[in-house]
Amino acid sequence: MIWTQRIGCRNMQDKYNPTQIEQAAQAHWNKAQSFKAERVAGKPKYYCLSMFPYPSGKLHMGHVRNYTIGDVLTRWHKMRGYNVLQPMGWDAFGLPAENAAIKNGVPPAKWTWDNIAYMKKQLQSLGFAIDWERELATCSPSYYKWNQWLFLRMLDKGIAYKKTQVVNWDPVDQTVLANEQVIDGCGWRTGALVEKREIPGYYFNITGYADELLSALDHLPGWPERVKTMQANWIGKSYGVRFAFTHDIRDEQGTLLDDGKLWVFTTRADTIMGVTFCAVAAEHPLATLAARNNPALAAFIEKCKQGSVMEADVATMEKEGMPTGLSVTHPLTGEAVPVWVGNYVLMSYGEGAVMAVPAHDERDFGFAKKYDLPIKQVIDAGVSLEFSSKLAEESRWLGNEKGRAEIAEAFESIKFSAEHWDAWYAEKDGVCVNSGKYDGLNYEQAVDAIAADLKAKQHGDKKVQWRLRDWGVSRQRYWGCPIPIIHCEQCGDVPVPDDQLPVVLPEDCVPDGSGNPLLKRDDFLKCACPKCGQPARRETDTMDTFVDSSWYYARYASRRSNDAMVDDETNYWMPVDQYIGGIEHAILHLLYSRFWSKVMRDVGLVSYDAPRAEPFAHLLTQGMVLNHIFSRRTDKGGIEYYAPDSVDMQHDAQGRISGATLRDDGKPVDYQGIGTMSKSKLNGVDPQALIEQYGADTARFFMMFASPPEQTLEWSDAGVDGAYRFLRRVWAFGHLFQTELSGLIGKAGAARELTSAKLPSELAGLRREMHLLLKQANYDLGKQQFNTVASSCMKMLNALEKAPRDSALAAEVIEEGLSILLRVLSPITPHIAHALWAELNFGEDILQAAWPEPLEAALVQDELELVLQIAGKTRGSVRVPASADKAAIEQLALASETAQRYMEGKPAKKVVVVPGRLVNIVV
RNA sequence: GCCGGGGUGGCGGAAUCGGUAGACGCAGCGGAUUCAAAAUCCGCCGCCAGUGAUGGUGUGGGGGUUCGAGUCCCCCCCCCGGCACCA
Repeated sequence: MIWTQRIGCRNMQDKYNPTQIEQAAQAHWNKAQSFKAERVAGKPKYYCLSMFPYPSGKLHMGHVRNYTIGDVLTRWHKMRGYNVLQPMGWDAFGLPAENAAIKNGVPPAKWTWDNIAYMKKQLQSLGFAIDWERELATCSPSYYKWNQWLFLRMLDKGIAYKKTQVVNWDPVDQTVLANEQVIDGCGWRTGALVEKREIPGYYFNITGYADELLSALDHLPGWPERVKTMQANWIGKSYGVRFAFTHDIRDEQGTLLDDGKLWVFTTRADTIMGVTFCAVAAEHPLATLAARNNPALAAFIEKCKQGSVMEADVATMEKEGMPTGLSVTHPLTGEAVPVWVGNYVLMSYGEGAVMAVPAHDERDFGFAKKYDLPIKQVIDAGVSLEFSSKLAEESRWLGNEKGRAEIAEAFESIKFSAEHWDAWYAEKDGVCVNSGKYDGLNYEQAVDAIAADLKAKQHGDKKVQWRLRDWGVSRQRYWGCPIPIIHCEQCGDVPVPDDQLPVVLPEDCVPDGSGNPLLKRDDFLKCACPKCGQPARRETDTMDTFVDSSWYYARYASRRSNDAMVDDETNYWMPVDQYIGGIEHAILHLLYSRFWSKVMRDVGLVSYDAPRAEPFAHLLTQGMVLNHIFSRRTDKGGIEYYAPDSVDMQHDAQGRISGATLRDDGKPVDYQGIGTMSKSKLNGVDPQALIEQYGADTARFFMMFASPPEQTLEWSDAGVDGAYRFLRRVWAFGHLFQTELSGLIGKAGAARELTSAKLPSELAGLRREMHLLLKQANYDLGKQQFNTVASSCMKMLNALEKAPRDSALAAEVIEEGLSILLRVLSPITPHIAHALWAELNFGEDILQAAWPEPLEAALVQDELELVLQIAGKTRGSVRVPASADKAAIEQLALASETAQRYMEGKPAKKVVVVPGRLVNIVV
């Protein structure tokens, strides 16, 4: 029996008072330890994780949305019998704390801990079903100790290593950036132009895991396709051949450059016989050499280096180049091949040089046309896919002259031409021509043969090329996890022994913007070498904060492990069943976490999801929260923004926004449309004000109702009012039920069983509607489409409010319906559901109630209403007995008044009957 | 340029297998209640024509498949997100 019976009734307030009921519900959950997660046998586990926040000061709407989604899933699973874990913590290291310190003179530690305390209160006031006993902050030594510990294991295994490399230096933040932190040549955080610097630092060999990180994507059906695509593109695996053109190019001292080899990488080795020139990047040594005595070339190279790196520009950029005057020797033909500098060749990918085959590469083609270089066709894709499809398209014209002419024309249009470029020239399904001994070979055969020949001459071989680079983790910052290394003049770089971990970061430093304050802290800096005992110096670089967030999910899962990074409980909870966060982490954080999880596996720490050790089974990327943007041009030509609640909007007759004025001065402001809530545009809405005015349930309901989780969400004050209005009506209906209806129901505690058979049709209809809505809500929950779950709840209330209230039977049907509504509502608005469930005596705690499932008996009906279409147009409906078969339905439909009217005496050509749906009479 | 995701009323958004397009909400309009207002309740609400019954039309545009298309196929336009000039 899933239908909870009420036992008696208490007196309840007639007004919805969110503050009061929310505090009471939260107090109840605290006292009952409702969300404490323990290992439980015999129940499936459900680990629901939302990306932890950076403690920036206060919660923003994006957090509220993110955590409400997670909470709905958590509570829904809990009520369905899962053993759930929903933890929360703080991504607490990072630059904003240092910036705040520079500004206010407060130590980053104090600033961070104060923010955590405040934001924790905010989170608690939203009523999330979080197991707070598992809370962690990445800036606490008990957490980052294990960053250091695993770093040392990685050092042991060669996964972490030190090297000096040209790095991306952010001149504003005074720190090194990873390749992926450089966006369009600028720092991802500061937007400052990134410089190149040579600095020693520690790297993680993520490229050693590239293959696994790529192939395991195929085993993540619970991830959005686009995130997997983004990761695959980022890893960027390509198969090809790396080979060298030989040369005898020497510098002024007569030294042979690069051992006389110009290396290139190509995925189209089958076109090697079509090479008519080589192109090198502006930064390539050959280019540098050639430019020494060639001012024009030097100028061109300089121009290339400064050229735009914006993708949009780059993709449409004119291919430009300049000859170096140098030439190299083709390894197979022995021909001299001129070397050009090309602005479309990137030093950072492959060898920084390419073989150019203008006939079969669009960029090379454009380049060759522009500079009048030879174009040599070496692939014949004559009967290609392109051709077959054109032939198929045109084949119906075969047999007449026009048709033949069209086919001839089609054929002509796909013939290789040195005059214009066609995309299919680059197809791989042709065969080699004009290629000597390789003539007639297809792509694979040609690549194999050519690679073998190059290998025999020791001029090259097949190679897999990756775009992914190793992960540089050293940061010249204070507020981060210290890298556990000691520099000794005698012994070099010595790892800190395990028993001296953690290397604790002093918490009383106040950065002043002049570099890392640790450099001035002798108590931190000075130490004894663990090997020889002589005075030594501690490493002052700290780790990239992406390290902190790469394994917090595993730490939550092993709450009690003080003497290990994680314990066996991690294998119970992991992998995370549902991970929820912003799309902005699609590449970096998620890739690093996947890498880290595999490293933890290889160190023997974890064994979940063997053999792949993927940390996140399902991923939901929630959309951003948007709001209107208003601005004015200032006298100086800048832009000043105004908060949406400080302007009045005007609407035209159609209801569209036609203008807006600032309330302060009544003068117009520019409406900039809708965009992400941001501090700079002043269009953020403070969750705190919202909670104080309407309560957490209203905030949560609006967030869920306004749009599906993956889509953007447009803020709407009126929408919030609507959510509040709905909850007031829910409360009012609960009150009405208690005062007017509960008394009608038979004596307290008596077992009541509703069967559709004995219900009058109106009540049977209501009951059926409630169960149908429940069925819909359950289906939508499964799709994680919470906006329609919320509307189902609204429809349920609408139905209940319209129901007759004049009999014990009616009261019982309403009672059942209300019990369904409260339970479906409870994951979204847990406080009001909790309060009404207890007030109306459905039970002590709605969290303990079983999730409702629709009853088949309530869904059956005697008569169905089918849509009636005549000649494909909907003309009305026809009522038929539920038991009627197709033939009977057809008879009833044809005999119906509507059909008679619209058929106008014409005979039915055909009758389509879709049982349970419609009848279409074709005339 | 390439790869994703989209385009449905005044707005946010529904429509599960191809089966009554516009659920639910917001805004708007009309009414009830009220001394009045707020709150609440009732009704209307895609567009065009019509007093109305009703008819026509309608899911970015154009074709197609089908008894029937927002949904499937082809072509085109526009918007959003991502990116790799990746050899």
